[in-house]
Amino acid sequence: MEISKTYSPQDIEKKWYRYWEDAGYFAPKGEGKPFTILIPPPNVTGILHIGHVLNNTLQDVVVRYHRMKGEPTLWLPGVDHAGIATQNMVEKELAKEGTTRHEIGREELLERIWAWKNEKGNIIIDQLKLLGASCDWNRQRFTMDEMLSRAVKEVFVSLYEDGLIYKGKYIINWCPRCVTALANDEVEHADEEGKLWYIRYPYADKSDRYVVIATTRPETMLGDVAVAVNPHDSRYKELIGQELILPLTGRSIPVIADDYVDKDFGTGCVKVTPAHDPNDFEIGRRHDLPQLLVMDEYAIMNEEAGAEFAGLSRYQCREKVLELLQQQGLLEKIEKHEHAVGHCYRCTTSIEPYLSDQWFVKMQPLARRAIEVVENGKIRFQPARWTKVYMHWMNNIRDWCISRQIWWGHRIPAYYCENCGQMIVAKEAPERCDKCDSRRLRQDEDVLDTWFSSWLWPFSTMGWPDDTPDIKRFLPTQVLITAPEIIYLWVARMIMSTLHFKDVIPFDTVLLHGTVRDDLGRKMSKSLGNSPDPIDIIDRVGADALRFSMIFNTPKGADVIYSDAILETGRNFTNKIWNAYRFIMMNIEGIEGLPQREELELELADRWIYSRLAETTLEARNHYENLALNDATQAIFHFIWNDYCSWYIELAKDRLKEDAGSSSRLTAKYVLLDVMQASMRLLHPIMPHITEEIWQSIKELFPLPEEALIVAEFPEAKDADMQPAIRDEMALMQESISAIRNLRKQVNLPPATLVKIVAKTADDAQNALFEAYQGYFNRLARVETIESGKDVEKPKPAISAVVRNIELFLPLSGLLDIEQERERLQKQIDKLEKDLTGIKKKLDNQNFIQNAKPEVVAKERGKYSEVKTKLELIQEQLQDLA
RNA sequence: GGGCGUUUAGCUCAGUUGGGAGAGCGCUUGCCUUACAAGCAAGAUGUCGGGGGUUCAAGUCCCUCAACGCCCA
Repeated sequence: MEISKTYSPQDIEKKWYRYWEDAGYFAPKGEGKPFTILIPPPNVTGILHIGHVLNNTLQDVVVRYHRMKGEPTLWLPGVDHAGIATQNMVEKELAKEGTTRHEIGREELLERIWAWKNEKGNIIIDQLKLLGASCDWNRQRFTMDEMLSRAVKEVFVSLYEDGLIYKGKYIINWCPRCVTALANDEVEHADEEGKLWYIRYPYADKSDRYVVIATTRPETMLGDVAVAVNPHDSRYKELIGQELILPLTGRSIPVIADDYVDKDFGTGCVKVTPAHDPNDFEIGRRHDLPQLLVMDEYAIMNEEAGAEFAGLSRYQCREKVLELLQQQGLLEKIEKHEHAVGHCYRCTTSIEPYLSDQWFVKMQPLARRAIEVVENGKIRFQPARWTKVYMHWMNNIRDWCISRQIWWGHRIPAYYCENCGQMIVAKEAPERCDKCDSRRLRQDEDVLDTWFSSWLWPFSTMGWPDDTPDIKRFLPTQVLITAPEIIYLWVARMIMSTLHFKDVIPFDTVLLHGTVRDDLGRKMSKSLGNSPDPIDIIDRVGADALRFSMIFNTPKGADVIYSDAILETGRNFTNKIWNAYRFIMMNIEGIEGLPQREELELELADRWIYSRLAETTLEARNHYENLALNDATQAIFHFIWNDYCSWYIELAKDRLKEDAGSSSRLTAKYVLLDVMQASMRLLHPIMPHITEEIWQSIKELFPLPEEALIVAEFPEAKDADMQPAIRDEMALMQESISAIRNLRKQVNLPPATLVKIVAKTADDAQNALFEAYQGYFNRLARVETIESGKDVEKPKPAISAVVRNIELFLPLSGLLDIEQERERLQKQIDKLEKDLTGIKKKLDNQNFIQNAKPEVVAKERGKYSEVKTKLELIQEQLQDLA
């Protein structure tokens, strides 16, 4: 068989993905308690970015692990219609064609978006497949599917009937470019260098007196309905109740007192503009002030602003207002002022607080149980610190503005009678007004916030409101894996909705992972242009290498610093595995008269590698269970690379050369194959493709009961395989071999030169071990003969080393640089003496002897004699040099 | 303004009940040893951010200061 020297993942990854998908392995199989993960649905507009890679790799690893444990496993996939984002995208296309959504109208825009969705909406799904994601694609959902739309309407009507949805006037965050309301969470705040203008408002009594107010937004003064001061501000006591003249408008406005006013801000006098500032809105409510709207939805000044301002943008208006105030001598001074300004999370336009009719969900009644289930541990966050973040938000929850003034989304199921104004909320469009019987009904123009469909994800995807078999079987799900940014937007709301409508928790564990950042610590984002294209990476190194590298570098919940450099670890590892496999295939055509494992004649290396395999299996299992995926990765990586490749394979080489049919040869072949196939099981969740390829190939030589690795059993560690005594014997061999290699290096012996070694051992067991496994020294340290014994004569001249209580000598026939050797030994002596002093100090301390745990004291004593022995032996060697 | 997180080898980061400082990459030296140079072998490298405290014992617990980052208002 011809196997290439370097691993090329492209064909292999595609081949096995197709195989799994065609064979239906992604669907839940079997009986028992299922394991379910809900995908955080990516935007239908999306293309895969590095953050998706992290999120979906973590999910796939967990899903594959549980599938291998034999649980009926479901990873339920889907995409989100992403209201504003998607509409924006299509609107951009319209702009290129020189038209707008208002010109083509609602119907046509929706047709365009659906066409766009059908054409490009599956891109991200296809990309997830390239990553190896083992979702059950037959269950793929879309938030605007018939099934999910039905759930949305059902929920809206139900909440409305329960009084949990209401319509109200409210000051909301408004994006004048997207022409829509934004939820608080959709507004991004950034500190900006602005100005504070001090403006004089004259008294209405025609005296020359005036008060000075400070504002960051002079254009909104046109909507002022009052000036407010703090009631405890002694400077303005007599001002309260007075009337002022609002400059540029001539309107008369009152001075009121309100605790909200900060005495130290500006002059302590503030203008009150209820229709254009959220705090002023609250003040206005408390004082029953009118709400004077002076801008339209595009942030263009309207007639109420006055004829000379109408039609100006908010920025043009500001210029004009300032200019006129200046002319009239009413602008007292200007100061620099840094303040936070809100921006639209989509288009970064400055948001405008805006008064309008909106729909709201009352959140407090829903939050109560969602708090309980986290308090009593039914739902756990990992890492646990996110619990506090969740609780803080839930305990201060505000009503949720769910209406959006766009067209793409679930339209609000509210209808208005054109005749009598009656409002009807219903799942199906009513034919007649239930009050006046008119047929002239008009549906609410607004659509629902995108999150209003995704907060129903745990049950809407399973067919709710019908009581489907899937709901019975898979709800509640187990683990939700997502980013902490959407704890409020999504996670908390799913907990509330699922408790409210299904009376169960949606999942029991929430794993929050970090953000992917670049090497400067900046979040990877399209706008910064610092995000690599994952598909390009997959083309270069393969999905397995990418997955491995991400997880290897991602401790639970921590941010990942990504740079292309981390990919090397994964790529090199795939290549390492590939070559180990290649070596096996080059040497093993098959196993003649395949023995049972019990019949094998296992030698030290065999027993040792099985023992290490068992330890690694146990570790991997624990780490997978605890979602400590990077720990699992590290353990398996270390086992395959260091234990299996560097030691076991190297030691097996000589045995493979032995006569065909010899017991040692047969055993080595068996163990090579067996440990390899078991390693592939451990690694499969992380690197699914290469492991399947190798495992399937081994299956042709070696009996394996399952038909595919993806559904093969995840190994369990057997206690009997973990043999500390064997480990210790092998460790002594390894330490000795390394010491000899080190000696060789000291005198720069070429690799081809064979050496004779003399070992002065301390007991017979050591002699027996060295005797029995001379071959190990020969293969791994190029040792021709090793003469060992308790009373061997120390050769001279020689360089030497100490392993535990054994002295190793490499005799030198030629010249020995005595000075250099003396220096080397002295360095070791210095180090050991320092160690010994430290240990002695501890043991001489009565407090330590009395207070420390007995096993710690015993350990310290053992260490003392060990170090002391070694020290004495090296000192002896130093003397012998002279 | 409030909350959270981070600070360990040149870089990116592990380090779970306090008890001999680790990985990957990088670096030095020697090797094309027929599985792998994307490799092998041998090495060097840390006042565990500063200060204080608890303890026989602190990277690990407590207090404090500093720098950086994130979230919320």
